[in-house]
Amino acid sequence: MTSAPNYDIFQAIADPTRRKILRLLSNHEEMNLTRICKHFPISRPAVSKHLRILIDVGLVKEKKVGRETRYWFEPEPLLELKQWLSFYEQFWENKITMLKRYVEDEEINEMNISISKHNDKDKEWLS
Amino acid sequence: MTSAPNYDIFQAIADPTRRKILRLLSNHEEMNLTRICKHFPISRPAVSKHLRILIDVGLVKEKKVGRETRYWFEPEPLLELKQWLSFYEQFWENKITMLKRYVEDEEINEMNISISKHNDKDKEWLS
DNA sequence: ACAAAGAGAAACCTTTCTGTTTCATATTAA
DNA sequence: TTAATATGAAACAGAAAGGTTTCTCTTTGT
Repeated sequence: MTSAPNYDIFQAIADPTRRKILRLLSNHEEMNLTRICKHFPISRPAVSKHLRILIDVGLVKEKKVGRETRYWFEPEPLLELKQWLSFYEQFWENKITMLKRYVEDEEINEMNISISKHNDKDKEWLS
Repeated sequence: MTSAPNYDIFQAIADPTRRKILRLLSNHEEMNLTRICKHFPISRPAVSKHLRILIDVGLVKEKKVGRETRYWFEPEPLLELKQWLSFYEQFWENKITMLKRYVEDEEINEMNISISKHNDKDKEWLS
């Protein structure tokens, strides 16, 4: 229900503790806070906050069951990461493609130089 | 030459500016700082620091050419990310597998409970 | 009815990020 | 040799991250 922070997937998986939580949850249908905490040397509220962030980006879902809260892993948001990564697959998969880009770049470089003199606002920003 | 910080891939790509730099470099054989800066609304030293972090994790390489420094993209470290992601592919690729894990989890849960009573130190920590 | 268990919220503290401005240094063009 | 260009380094500042302790609230077991 807290909405302010607004993390993204990249930030969410940047922390090793959160990655560990994901791995843990992905191997257990669902777990409550106390059980998750058994796997970490940090305090319960600390783990709770990490979970909150993971929930924020949709990687974890929660539901109340009596006095406890059950958490489970939701893989779907990782597709965004996969998609981001897929762009770079061309670079390992075939060096030919990479080489091709490099050759084309010669022309692109020239274009940028001439364009930027008159239009220095190709500062797309973001992504 | 600065070695202290020691970032990892996950942190390196967590920042949107750094992701943008990667995209930029991957489309240009090599670029110097000034040219890279044209694409961002932040100061040169700020961009320089981002580059330093990317270099730290091996995603960017640099070389001095006269008075300027040329930077280029190095895709190899992204394989670690790909590998990390590959673990989770089972969850989207076939829901049957996911369902299978969930069913097996019933037993796993029981095991954990009985084991944790006597051996509460399955706190692997990390990864 | 009450103590114990399971969690979330709040307040607070440190360290790390991200960015800035200013200064210094090495090349290069006139 | 001098001014301009390209960058790195240092010192600083504000905000965000990650953690802690304490308090409160709800649910459950006796």
